[in-house]
Amino acid sequence: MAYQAAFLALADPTRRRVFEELRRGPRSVGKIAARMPVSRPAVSQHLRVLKNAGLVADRAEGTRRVYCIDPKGLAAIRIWLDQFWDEALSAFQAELEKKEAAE
Amino acid sequence: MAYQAAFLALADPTRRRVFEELRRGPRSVGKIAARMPVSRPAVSQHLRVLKNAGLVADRAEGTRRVYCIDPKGLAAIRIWLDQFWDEALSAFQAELEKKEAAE
DNA sequence: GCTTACTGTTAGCCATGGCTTACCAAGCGG
DNA sequence: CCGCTTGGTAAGCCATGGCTAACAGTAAGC
Repeated sequence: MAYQAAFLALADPTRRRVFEELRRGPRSVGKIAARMPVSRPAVSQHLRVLKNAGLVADRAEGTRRVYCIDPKGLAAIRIWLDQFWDEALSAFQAELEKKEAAE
Repeated sequence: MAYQAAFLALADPTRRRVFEELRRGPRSVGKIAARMPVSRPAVSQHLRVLKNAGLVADRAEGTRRVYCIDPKGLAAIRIWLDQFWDEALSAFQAELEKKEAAE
């Protein structure tokens, strides 16, 4: 059920960009916001959504908070995806043949 | 770049339910809408978004249109996901140790 | 202690988008 | 032909959510 929040979180382009920024390594909120076209509070809100979705984790470091990618959320999407992958591939081939046979 | 549309399409619960309905096999629009709490035009709009995202494909069958899952969109997400998977796993372990060391 | 740096939170504005209702187009059967 | 079925489309309504600006809180340095 967790993929619900993960998909919702990654749907927004800005929020996904925040997430992808963390791919280059753990960063503080300010560092991330400096590379983004939106304000720092906006980044903070995005990080909260990402955290609730299990996509990022945070760690206090003095007055700064360092965020990093949490595999938990990614795993949820991956599991959901695998449910479709194999059977979708084979079923799609069958459909292609039906479609071409109808032309 | 295609995962953009795929994530956006799968973020909506109703639309994802439409998509998951197709997991049980190809169906017509009416068949899908009958199992959903929303109207048929709504389902039609959802299918259009899913189609633009490369998540479903359609085939004309008389006056009916039969939709099925298209692996193309799923593949886009999978590729994006794999970019993060391995490195996120190892990087997260390192972060966990840092976090525990700080406590 | 006081200032400074860094971050989370709130209120409010505004654009996006999902839903319904109504309408229109296209095959099929009598 | 004509009515019935099936499905895509347009207009409009309304809720959701992303953004900014202003505020509050906490830790570090002097």
